[in-house]
Amino acid sequence: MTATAQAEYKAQAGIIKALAHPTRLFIVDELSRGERCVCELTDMIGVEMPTVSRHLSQLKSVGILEDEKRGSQVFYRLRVPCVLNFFKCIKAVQSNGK
Amino acid sequence: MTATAQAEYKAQAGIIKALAHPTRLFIVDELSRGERCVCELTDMIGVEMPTVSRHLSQLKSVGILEDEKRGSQVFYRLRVPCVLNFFKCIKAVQSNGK
DNA sequence: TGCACACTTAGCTAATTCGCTAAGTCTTGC
DNA sequence: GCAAGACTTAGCGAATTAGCTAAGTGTGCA
Repeated sequence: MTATAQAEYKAQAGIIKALAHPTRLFIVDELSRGERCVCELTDMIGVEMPTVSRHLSQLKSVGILEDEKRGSQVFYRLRVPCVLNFFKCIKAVQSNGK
Repeated sequence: MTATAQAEYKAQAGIIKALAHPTRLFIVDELSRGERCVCELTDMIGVEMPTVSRHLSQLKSVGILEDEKRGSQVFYRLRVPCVLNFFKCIKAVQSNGK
């Protein structure tokens, strides 16, 4: 494996790592049904707002989400919907493979 | 989020987490071109065989890979090819989103 | 039988991650 | 302007992860 290939896999892994957490998967799933503000997501998930905010910023920093501030609230939405395809493949892994 | 939904997201995250590492992504990519034994993969990747073996067993334990012992060698192959679609979506995230 | 090879398991340390609380920024309404 | 609300940033301890080396298991060949 060359150094550049290594760097490429590392960048790709960074994006996947952003998805590799139950709360962040929930967020992506929920945002597939439309934008949500941080407070709405915080209500749905059982953790403190700072924790939710950091999960959101992780997903945003790799380019999966985008945010928009309106008034005192910040709304997040999916920037790259194809990540939703992951759920289908995960189901295939969980069943018998395909 | 209900307790069962939470458990479901956790199980899904476990599968994604197995992919969230540069070496394991390389392995999946390489196995898309056919089965390989542990020693072949070890030669390609720049780490010790025990480390490669553990990466492989992680991917196997979540159901992404399967292995077959032939003689003194162990060959691994992709059990769920749809994980290869992840690479396409990652590229979309890296470019401008889609 | 015994040795070499292919691989896995175990045990260790260093580094990363996740949750929390506390504190800071910014907007809105009084 | 000030207080309250929405959010982010920072700093902490607990838990997980990734690499290594050493040791264990199993196969094949002399």
